[in-house]
Amino acid sequence: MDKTRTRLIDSALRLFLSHGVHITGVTAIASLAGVTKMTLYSHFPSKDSLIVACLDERDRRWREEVARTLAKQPDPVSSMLAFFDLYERFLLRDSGRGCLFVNSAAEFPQPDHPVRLAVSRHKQGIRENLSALAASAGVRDPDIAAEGLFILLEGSFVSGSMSQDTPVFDTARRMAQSWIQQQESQEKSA
Amino acid sequence: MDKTRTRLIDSALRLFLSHGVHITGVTAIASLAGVTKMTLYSHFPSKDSLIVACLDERDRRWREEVARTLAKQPDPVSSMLAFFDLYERFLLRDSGRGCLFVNSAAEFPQPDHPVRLAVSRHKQGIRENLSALAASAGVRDPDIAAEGLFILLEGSFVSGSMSQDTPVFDTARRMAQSWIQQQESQEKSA
DNA sequence: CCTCAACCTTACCGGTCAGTATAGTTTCAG
DNA sequence: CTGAAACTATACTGACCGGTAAGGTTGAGG
Repeated sequence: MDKTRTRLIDSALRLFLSHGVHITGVTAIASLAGVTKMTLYSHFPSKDSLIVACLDERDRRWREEVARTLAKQPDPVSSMLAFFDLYERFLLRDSGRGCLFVNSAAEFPQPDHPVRLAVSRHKQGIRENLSALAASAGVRDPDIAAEGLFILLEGSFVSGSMSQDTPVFDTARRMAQSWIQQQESQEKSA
Repeated sequence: MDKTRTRLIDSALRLFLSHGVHITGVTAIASLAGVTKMTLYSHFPSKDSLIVACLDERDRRWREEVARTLAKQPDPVSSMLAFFDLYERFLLRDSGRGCLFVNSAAEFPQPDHPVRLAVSRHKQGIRENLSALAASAGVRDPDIAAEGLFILLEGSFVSGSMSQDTPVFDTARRMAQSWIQQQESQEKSA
């Protein structure tokens, strides 16, 4: 139900990812969705609100995929490492166009802009997810552990979207492993 | 000499950083530089070439600052860690607007676009710099060591531009330290 | 003093943008 | 059968875009 709205969001997502947000016109989005601009504006009050809807939708799907993948992991440490497979898969799926959230943040510098808030929601969600996993793993400071993993994830994503030839995610995964080990041993020594 | 050209680049850099590349019009750039659009087009054949000139100039200044900072370091390991101070300083200087090169890459998806090539030159330069330092430090695989540091640098930059409140660079620095140690010990065991 | 180049002002070009107005058409449930 | 909702098509607004045309002003060096 509300298939047109979904088609509009899907079309917008594809264009935003492959060309950028500002450069993509509403007419192109509507046309790719097989509707007219008027229909688009009957579903969304403005282009900005469509952008936010796209980001929120992508965040929703991301969370679903995360939940699906983490359900298969035997323990918190495997779950944390599984994030690197998720990121790698996401990067490949969009043929190395980078993170839509980071790209959108680059195009909307004002920190209080609705688009930026949607980006923050997404990234904050990931951090909380990682932090909860680190807590279950029993590390001393889950927030710090999560921050380290987050840095590795963002770094490999950006780095991987810039030069596809090197095995960035393998390196990041190895660093994550030793980082988690280090955080766990700190917990033991306390 | 050629002061107008420099003023144009400086103005463009400021606007590109604070608002984005596509959203910034050539008229605004010329006006901020105190000249007219005609003068701008007498110095640069197109907006794209001005963008590339901005990126190259920023890369030049960055390399200068790197050289200045590295000259003060006693050994390769300190030099590698000094990159995190450099990145942190660069991020703060532009009030958390992120990396101009990453932002520009987000706005120019085509991999063979001159802007993208300028971005690649910059990032490649950093990687080579790190790799050379890792080699002087005597690690087994300097490229892998450099890649790890690069991931940490990019990750903390992106992460830091998104949420200013957490001490991202401190965490990244600690991770870098143990990563370097690990790479050094691998060299010994070989 | 004259020249020449860098700069200026003003106006324009064709194109695209987000968003709106108006009105006709399809669809489907009550 | 009716009527509302969702969609269509087309045309428009006002603004801005990158880039150009034509001609006037300034100032320093030979």
